[in-house]
Amino acid sequence: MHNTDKLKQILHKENLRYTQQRQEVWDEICSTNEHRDAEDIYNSLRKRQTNVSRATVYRTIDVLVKNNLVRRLDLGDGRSRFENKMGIAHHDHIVCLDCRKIVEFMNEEIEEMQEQVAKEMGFEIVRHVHQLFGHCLDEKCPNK
Amino acid sequence: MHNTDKLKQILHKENLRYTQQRQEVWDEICSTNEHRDAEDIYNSLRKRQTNVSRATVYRTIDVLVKNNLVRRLDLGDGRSRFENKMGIAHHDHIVCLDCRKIVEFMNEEIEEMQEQVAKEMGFEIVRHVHQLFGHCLDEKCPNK
DNA sequence: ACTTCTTTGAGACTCAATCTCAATAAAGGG
DNA sequence: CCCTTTATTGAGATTGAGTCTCAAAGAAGT
Repeated sequence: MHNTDKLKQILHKENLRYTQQRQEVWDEICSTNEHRDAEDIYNSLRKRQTNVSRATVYRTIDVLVKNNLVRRLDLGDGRSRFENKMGIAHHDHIVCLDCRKIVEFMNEEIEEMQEQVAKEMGFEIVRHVHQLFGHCLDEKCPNK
Repeated sequence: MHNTDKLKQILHKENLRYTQQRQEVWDEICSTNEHRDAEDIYNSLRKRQTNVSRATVYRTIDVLVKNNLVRRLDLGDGRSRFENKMGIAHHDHIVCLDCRKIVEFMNEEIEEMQEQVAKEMGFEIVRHVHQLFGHCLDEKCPNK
């Protein structure tokens, strides 16, 4: 499904109106696979002469997150990062403490163990956060 | 090692002075195994006539966290929680989205898989965050 | 085109956490 | 014990991400 159609679909479902600003925010988020915060997205929009207010950027992201088009990432530094989630397989993240590089990983066994643990503890998991923080062994990374 | 001695030890190591306020904050954190935020700790101190300022509570917690006496927990709701870590084995957390109950878990296999994943991706892990969010099956919990 | 109801933008506001700086208190020496 | 040096404390100001307000603008149906 095309980006625009998907957006229209969820806005309709939520009884919200299709607007130019919402489309712009969604386009901007779809334009890369980086993990950007709201301010980054706001600035990228301004840079290409597309003036959408900060408030609208935040409000639109909330709708997109709620409807699973976008994933909110909390790396513990006080700002939420966002990534396009359309057609993207589930994954978790490893973050380099030196160069702030973010790498994605996915391990089926861990996912299963996790379910197993929850079951043992009497929980039904809705979502999880699994992040590894450390030092990457990349040559170009500082502290090498 | 007694709480007071341990505190004196790390303060000495960090070239910081041993003060009544720092002792009070550390005592307060040691007094329960709950997962409290800075404001809770501040209020508990006031309730027992121990006036330590908010700034000092935050500053002291930072020292304790840095020296592994206390663990900072970020559950994604904008406030850090803290738990006494002295002599406490490593564990991660499951949070009930209904009653906000926090339960601890530890699974050696997941810990190992995690290391394995990091190795494959070319990282040396320093720390990790692993949190499960869902619904507990407790009778007393709302939404049952 | 008209009406209704939602959305937008600018800036005020919130809230956890940090910073500022004058007053206070450790720690070590004499 | 007092003195000096240097760190710490507290009150309140500040920061910064995110949310809220409300008048003006815009979508969608008729």
